[in-house]
Amino acid sequence: MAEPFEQWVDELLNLNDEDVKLTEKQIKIIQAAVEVFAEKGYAASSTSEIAQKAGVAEGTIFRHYKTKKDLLLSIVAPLMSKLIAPFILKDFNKVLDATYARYEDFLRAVIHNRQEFVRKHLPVIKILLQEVPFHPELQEQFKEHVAGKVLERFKNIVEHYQKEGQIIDIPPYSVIRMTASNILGFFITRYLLAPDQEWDDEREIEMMVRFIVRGLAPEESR
Amino acid sequence: MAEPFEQWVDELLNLNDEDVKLTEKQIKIIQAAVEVFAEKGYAASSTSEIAQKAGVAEGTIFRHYKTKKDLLLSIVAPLMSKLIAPFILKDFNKVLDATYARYEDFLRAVIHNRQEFVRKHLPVIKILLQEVPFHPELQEQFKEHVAGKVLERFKNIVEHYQKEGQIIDIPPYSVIRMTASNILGFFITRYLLAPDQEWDDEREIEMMVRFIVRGLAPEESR
DNA sequence: CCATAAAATAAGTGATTACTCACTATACAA
DNA sequence: TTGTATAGTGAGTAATCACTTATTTTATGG
Repeated sequence: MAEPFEQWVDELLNLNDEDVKLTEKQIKIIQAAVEVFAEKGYAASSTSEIAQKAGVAEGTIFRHYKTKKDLLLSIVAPLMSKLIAPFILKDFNKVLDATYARYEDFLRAVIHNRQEFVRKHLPVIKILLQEVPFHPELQEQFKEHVAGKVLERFKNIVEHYQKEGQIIDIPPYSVIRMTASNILGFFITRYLLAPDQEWDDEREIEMMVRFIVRGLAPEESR
Repeated sequence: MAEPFEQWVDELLNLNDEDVKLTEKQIKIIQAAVEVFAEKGYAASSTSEIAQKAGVAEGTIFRHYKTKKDLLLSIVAPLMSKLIAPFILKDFNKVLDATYARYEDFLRAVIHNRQEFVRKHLPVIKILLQEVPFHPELQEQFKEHVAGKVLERFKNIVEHYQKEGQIIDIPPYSVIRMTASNILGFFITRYLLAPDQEWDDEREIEMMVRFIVRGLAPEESR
């Protein structure tokens, strides 16, 4: 995290374009909470430790967040929207506008775009992944955003390339799963399992794109 | 879980071939612990709730397990060995004995074998996935078993098929990641994300195998 | 039936938990 | 300066935590 933390928080919490302002101590609380939650998990983190790490009285936390869970949600919920934002933006119709003539061009664009995002918000993503299974509110958000919007959008895109004969004619959701499994598998390996290994990202991505595209290519009729 | 629970526990904990015996209450403790851990996560689970659900006094738990963490490890640790067992068994050399002539035959065998396992031990697998990030002991076991043994073994297998010209000549670890991403992605979608959806497993597996094999096929020179 | 050990229990233990509340400090407009 | 709202504090709260211990129940073999 080389960039100023305040800016990072602003961006994540979507506050720079609203009239809401965070005090200095509030920022320190969020910063400390992210650290502690990411390290020990939500349930094993104590508000006293967060307060201590933030250099703040424990009561101050509850001035701004009604409960400990409130603190968690205020960190993690905005990430969910941002995580899937690019799939919902209007200019994502580039795909259908044939800006990405080939499925592999589309793939490269998505991968690079989301890699930037993952690198920037890694600790919060970690928290999100860990806590979703235990918090129904987060599960609903996930269902609504990811299952609801992204899947539908992605399905249209896949069907577009299927009509063009670039992708084999199998259920779109299977295509999505195969594509997403590889991209997420790469990110997880790259940033969670073996982040210290030396990585040639571009080469790895190219191999992956080739793998996906050829795996999804229709049978050659000749 | 249709089968008798005691048998399931015996099999998991590897106790049927040793002279260690579990009392009736011990089995109930493990059963309750698996349920509670899987539902709320280790840190958010209390020994009192486990005891209550097991129909046992809280002290009984600590008769058999020194600490709460001890209880967790006694459930989760043996799973890790079992999870990767087939990759270490001697008869896994079938591959190198050319029992599986093609990579896709090998894939099908692995997928079916591990699907059985996943279905049977789903709750404990859930616990394992959730807790590994927070317990160094589990991380070390994972590193030693998975990274150490399975990866090495798998690498040999991949190189075998590469020499035969069935798999494109790229780093074996990339081949492994692409293969594993898809298999795990399928299992996670199948059993965790959308277990209630109707699944045609065989069809889905065949599509996946086709995808992997064609994605990894060498360039056609003609 | 008795003796002995293991199993199980109920009632604690101090420590820690998330959260409250009465109070003080600070900022800013009138 | 004074008034008012917000930010921040820290001592306190009851509840719950993992774990202990003294005692009782159960199982087992002779």
